[in-house]
Amino acid sequence: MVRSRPVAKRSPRPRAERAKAEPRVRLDNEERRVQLLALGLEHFGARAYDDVSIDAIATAAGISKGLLYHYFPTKRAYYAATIREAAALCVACTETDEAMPPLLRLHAGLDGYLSYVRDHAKAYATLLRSGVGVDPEIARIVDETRATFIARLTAGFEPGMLPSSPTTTLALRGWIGFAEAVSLGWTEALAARAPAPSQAQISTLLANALLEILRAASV
Amino acid sequence: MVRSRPVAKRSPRPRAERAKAEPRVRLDNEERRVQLLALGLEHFGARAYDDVSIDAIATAAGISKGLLYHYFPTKRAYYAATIREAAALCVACTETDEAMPPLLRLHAGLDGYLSYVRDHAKAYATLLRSGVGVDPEIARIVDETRATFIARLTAGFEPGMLPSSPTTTLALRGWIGFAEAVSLGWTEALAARAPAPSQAQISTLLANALLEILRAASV
DNA sequence: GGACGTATTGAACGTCAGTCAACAGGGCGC
DNA sequence: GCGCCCTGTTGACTGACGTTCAATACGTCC
Repeated sequence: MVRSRPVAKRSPRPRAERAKAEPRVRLDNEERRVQLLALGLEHFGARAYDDVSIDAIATAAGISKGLLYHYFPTKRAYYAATIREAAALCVACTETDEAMPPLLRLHAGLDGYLSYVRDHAKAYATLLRSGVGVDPEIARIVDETRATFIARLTAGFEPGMLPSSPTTTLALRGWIGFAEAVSLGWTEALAARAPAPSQAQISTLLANALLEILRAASV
Repeated sequence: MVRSRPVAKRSPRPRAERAKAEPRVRLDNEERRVQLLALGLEHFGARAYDDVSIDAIATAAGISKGLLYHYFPTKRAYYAATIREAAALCVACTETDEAMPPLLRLHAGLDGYLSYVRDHAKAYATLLRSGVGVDPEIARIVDETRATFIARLTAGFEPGMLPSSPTTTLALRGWIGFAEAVSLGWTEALAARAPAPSQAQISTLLANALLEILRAASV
């Protein structure tokens, strides 16, 4: 949202005395950015968007509010950047060798995915649950991430093996939703120390479901 | 978020002249509530949560901001109420006769669901995309709605037919995600006038996928 | 060691969610 | 018809928060 655009002219004013101030820490541009993104993931994962104040982030980072705005133009952009970070890591974790045979590649990708989900459960939940709805930009990031996965899936199949009908497209999209819901439920079960299937079982379930869903979509 | 709790003591001040004011419209409590919920669904569906101001809602409703706070304690509660409204309608649309045989009942429920999705595409998208993450309360509403659907599904099966293992639980949850993703994609395709399967095709796809997924989860 | 570039600051500002005491219309008793 | 109460309704006020920008200080190169 474009909120205010105050054009007030401020007259220069004398600096306040920097009495018992802590030494100003000067970080490299990239270091600071990485620090802020990590902090963002932590905070936005724990609380809702509105409950995270820029002041809180700045205080946690040991910097002033103004500096945060030097790195990110708005709070939303900052939020979007943290989500983009989590999504990029997720995509990177599931990268597989293009030369592998399709089915092996699928299993390898799923294993990478589940490992990411297991090791970054908080970030994953944030990515899926806390993002969308705050901003169309966020929805776009999530959608693009899903599209990346779909593109990888379809790339693995030979032309002709996978009829590209509207139903198949929807079925693929649905399977992404299936995988996300299962993964989210899995991490929740793990976190709650409830009885949960092993990673290999989940991986098999997802792979089998994909094949069955595509078969169901073809008839 | 509990924000401010100002306890400022205000001295009574004279009322401003009510000059060219429009006649004050006095509505019944329930009427007003219904009006506000409908307005909320409309606004929150079109813009992000933060982009919808209480002032805008009040103006659209032709009332003062204060009155809105007479009906809903906070903006979030108001938002939650609109989401709850959409979810309740969705649950009601998919109600089926408990006496029907399971498979028929599944198809009837799916048809009701898809009809709801088709006729309330905007509200449905809002329910799924725009809600979660703003508040844990919202996430709870969505989760409870999903739990309701799962309970209905499992109620249809005879004991023994459906092994209640952790894997099966996850698979059911996954299928809900599958159905939501497919439905969302379907409405988007319809809205874009892109080639989209018929409602019957989607219904069949969802039903077949459920059976296959449960089979995949049992092995 | 001085000049310069850039990371950093903090006070001011506008907007908005939320509060509260006063107000008004209608129904009821008399 | 008159006053009284109940309840829907108002709008000015407040603190908090996102955002801006001129000023400032740290590090580095000559």
